Amino acid sequence: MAEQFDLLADLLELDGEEQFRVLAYRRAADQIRSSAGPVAEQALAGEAKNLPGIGKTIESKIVQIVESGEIEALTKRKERVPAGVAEFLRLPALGPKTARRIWQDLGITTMEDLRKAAEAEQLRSLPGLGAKTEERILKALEETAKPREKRTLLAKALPAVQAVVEVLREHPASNEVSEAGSVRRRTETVKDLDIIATASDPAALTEYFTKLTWVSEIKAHGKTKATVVSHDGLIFDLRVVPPDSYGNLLQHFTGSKRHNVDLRENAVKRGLSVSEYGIKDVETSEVLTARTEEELYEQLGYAWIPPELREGAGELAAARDGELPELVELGDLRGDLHMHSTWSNDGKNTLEEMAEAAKALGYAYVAMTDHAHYLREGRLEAQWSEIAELNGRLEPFHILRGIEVSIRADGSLDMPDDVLAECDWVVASLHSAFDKSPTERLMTAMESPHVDCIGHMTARKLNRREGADIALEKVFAKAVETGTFVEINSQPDRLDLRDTHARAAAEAGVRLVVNTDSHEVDALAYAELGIAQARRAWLTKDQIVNTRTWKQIEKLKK
DNA sequence: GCCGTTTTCGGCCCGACTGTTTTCAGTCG
Repeated sequence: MAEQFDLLADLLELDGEEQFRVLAYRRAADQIRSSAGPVAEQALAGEAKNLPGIGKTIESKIVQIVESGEIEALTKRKERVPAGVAEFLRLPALGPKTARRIWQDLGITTMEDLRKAAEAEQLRSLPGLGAKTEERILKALEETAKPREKRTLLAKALPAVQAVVEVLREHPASNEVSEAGSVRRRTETVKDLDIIATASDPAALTEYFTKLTWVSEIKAHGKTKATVVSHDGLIFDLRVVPPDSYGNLLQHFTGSKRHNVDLRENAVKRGLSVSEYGIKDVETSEVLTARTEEELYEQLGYAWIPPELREGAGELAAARDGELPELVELGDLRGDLHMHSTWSNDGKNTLEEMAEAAKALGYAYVAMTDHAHYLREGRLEAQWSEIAELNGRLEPFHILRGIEVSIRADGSLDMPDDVLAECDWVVASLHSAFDKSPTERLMTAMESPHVDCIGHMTARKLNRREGADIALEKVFAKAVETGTFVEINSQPDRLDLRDTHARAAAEAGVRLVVNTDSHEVDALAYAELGIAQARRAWLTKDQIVNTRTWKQIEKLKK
């Protein structure tokens, strides 16, 4: 559905339609993409128009998709605008206005003809286009021919940014240095890595940044701004700013775009113009700057908003009304309820090593949840003896007798009930046949009195595979009905449930668990990512099960 | 096409950069 609305927006734009209609369709596409709810069903029930950015017209177009497969206006518009022209928009630096003229004035409708025209220097016959534009288009065509670059996982980006921030802080010319952008908002993947700073000598700091040993390419280098690429392909942006408006700039460069647009639209209604330099009173032209973000938000009548919430999903209204949630923090976790040891073939550290590491992190308990299929023929009992022995030694730290069972294609679990009944903690997960009625299988698993928690629900792998097609609202309702917990899996390429899904789960009344699913000691630190995901889902300490003592959890279990 | 602490009509974020324009449009973030 989102793709249809995006395509419709592209075609309308190329056809010269009014830009705000185009924008409205793009906004609807974003809304549909990030929605955790069954948008099609909501549209059929006349309820989709309650979603922000979706009104009567777009709702009826969603119904058209459900009933006939395609938006009628899209079918019609495709007859007017050649498909190839819409592809032009994917080329960087080639926007709708230029693409339209290339199509209408030169009759070019395919990428191949575009390349030929650029090579034959025909594009410069259009007013406003010159040699540089042709050159740029040829370069863009080459770039798009290459395989699509993948987005960088937060787990890779976050330590990289933090390391650079540290290095810049140590430079004598720098004052304040901060991560910004999507990394600061802790989005699951990022495109580039943003850093902002104040400095006594901006040019010196920028220069230093471009000369760091790991820099393999300098993409841009000015007095206050530079973009470099690291040896491992990460793109870093540094922006050096005056200290008086540090708060304005940090806020601006943290984004998200949606958050900033919403913030500024609301300000405009009150006669204020917000930019990265300050808040300008439109009538008096007075400019108010802010040294901190707290000041800035206060000047606009909001409580400070944690970066993880800045996605234009209701945070401004909540901040205005004093209703922001008190977000869960890493330090709130008392234990980790999903991890593996060498008892699983894919585990890299022994049970003892995992337990010691978790204890060193300050946890009071862990559930050792090795895969059921490695624990047959007496191996589970053998593991339990080892756990008992370790528990005697590590007291008061406690290792729980856990297990991770797979939900088979028929919904059954790969360990008999009488064994599961002996476990302290059972995680049930989809590991295969993701396209075989995943919704029903999850719901069947939840019906089991022994299943405490569903692991990595959609089984997605970032940059590798989409999650299973699951009717989340049904599964969440079943989780509430049966008292089954649902995991936020902290593995860098899982982060499953994702932010919007976790938020919907909590709103439905589901209790969530933040687990690492560690297969080695170092992976226990991924809890930071899971907590970030939980924060992006607006979750409080109370909504996360493993912020409690094990004794309290035992009372909460089904 | 959406939406409402001025509004059911008339607005819709803001600035930097680039190339081509002799004063600004297009694109991007």
